[in-house]
Amino acid sequence: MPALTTTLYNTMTQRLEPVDTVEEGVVRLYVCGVTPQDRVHVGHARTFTTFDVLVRHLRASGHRVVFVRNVTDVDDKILLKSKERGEEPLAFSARMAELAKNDLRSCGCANPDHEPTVSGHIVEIIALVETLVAKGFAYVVDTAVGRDVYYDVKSFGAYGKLSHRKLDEAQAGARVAVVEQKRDPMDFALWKGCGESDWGWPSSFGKGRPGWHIECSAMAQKYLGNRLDIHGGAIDLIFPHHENEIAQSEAATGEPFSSHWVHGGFVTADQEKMSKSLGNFVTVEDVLSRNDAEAFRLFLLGTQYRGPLAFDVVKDDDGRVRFPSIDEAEKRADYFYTTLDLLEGLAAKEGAGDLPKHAMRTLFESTHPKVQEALDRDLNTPVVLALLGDHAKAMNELAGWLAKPKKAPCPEPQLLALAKLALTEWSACVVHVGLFQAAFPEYAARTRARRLGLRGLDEAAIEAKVQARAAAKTAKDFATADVLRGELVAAGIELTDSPEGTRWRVSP
RNA sequence: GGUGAGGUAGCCAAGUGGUUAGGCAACGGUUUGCAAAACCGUCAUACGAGGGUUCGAAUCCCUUCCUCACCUCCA
Repeated sequence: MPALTTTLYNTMTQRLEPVDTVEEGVVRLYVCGVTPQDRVHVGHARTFTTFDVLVRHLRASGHRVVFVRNVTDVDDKILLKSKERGEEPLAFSARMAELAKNDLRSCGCANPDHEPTVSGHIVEIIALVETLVAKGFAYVVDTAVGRDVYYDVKSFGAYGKLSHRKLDEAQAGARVAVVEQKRDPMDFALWKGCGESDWGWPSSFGKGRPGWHIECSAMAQKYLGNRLDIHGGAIDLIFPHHENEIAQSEAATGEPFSSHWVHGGFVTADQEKMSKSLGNFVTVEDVLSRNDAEAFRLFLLGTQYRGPLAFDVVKDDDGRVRFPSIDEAEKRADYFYTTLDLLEGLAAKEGAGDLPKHAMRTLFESTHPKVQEALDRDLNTPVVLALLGDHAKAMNELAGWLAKPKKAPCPEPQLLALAKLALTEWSACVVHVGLFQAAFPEYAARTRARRLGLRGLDEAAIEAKVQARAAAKTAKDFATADVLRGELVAAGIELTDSPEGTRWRVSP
């Protein structure tokens, strides 16, 4: 088992700290997942992609990771929305959860090891609430419809340690819902009683539903034990959600809940946080209808996970929506894929020799350690992209040498050895970040189809025009060839002539 | 009011006190029938402002201006 060298910013201590594990050789990670009430948006995608990179990086570095990402399928908003649609709440949330899973998979995020739901863990939740009441950290309150259980924040001395706020200060400007029977305005519901005909589950407190927060404490404990190594989510969860989880879990077990707290920054649109409540969100479905998943991931990883990420939306004159920054990333994805395809084709040739002593070899050999180092330093993905860029640049130079061996600094067998090295090292790097999961032919086919569709172009018609231009070119009728090329370029088709013939692709 | 995160060249974005981050755009060059792609170069002695510490500060300290977020549901 290799040494764990990853450091991450810890919200609790407000410092960069090495990841440490309770049990040698296993990283236990819990990430707060979605409340399936609507489609997954770019903000969600960013957060879950961040943790997907963390998991992939740890695993690629030789560590075992147990990754839990929950689904909060019991929630007041779900009840409300399902009512509007005349659907059973759990049927509605199950349907939305399935869409969310698919959206995240489409973003290249690997499935977690466990994806527990609230509805599947009511028993554990009730038991935890009962423990908290028994230990004196929670109290029961009678209401008009049933019995609520509240967490008594004053009973937990460390309350506020994650968000670094003191109870009295937080209260000063707080806009918390006033419930008469609460002992403290900051007390929060563990269990919310409901009427017999309402959506809920029986418990020793009567029929009701779990409050927000308690489900994560219960499910984390069930799948990962009392002590987690890393708990993650976006920064808006620091307070109250994660603060409350700590209060519940630590009060119940008497053990520290999680060693590391990792929080991702927001995606903003027009300088504002993208969120459901503001209604300024763009769904993953929207993004992937316009751009490729690889481009989207490249865009997301272009900024370190803790900083804000601006998401631009532009409306063309014809009313078509575009995402300029993702279009830019898609051009970059094209570059990487084209480079890889080119070198793979050239490297397939037999006759590789020994590796030469050349600066390019040093570069190819240094990329992977540097990628490892960059990710170890708080998941510095922008640096990883820069490293991949340097690697790709060298691959292109090498491809040039293979195409014209006379201009190369070393003989062909050595060039072939370099090419194989470059490709092996590349593969070793990209598994850390989950980029370029699709093979080139798949990427090329799906981006071509999508771009043709978006531009309203017909593939056969373009192919015919490309052939017509090639024929004119062969006949040295460059005037005709250039007119045809002009028309194609105007339509968004890029042509690449080579000794092997002409290739074309649609611009992103 | 309390608590955080930021302000880096036209735009995006790294930066671990001390030799080039990187990308996009633009403009040159190599290459090409001409292009495109690719590669090389220029833009780039940039770090919100003002002080201070230091041989040396984007980085550490102080003051100040601006932006965003959390303190209500949020990834």
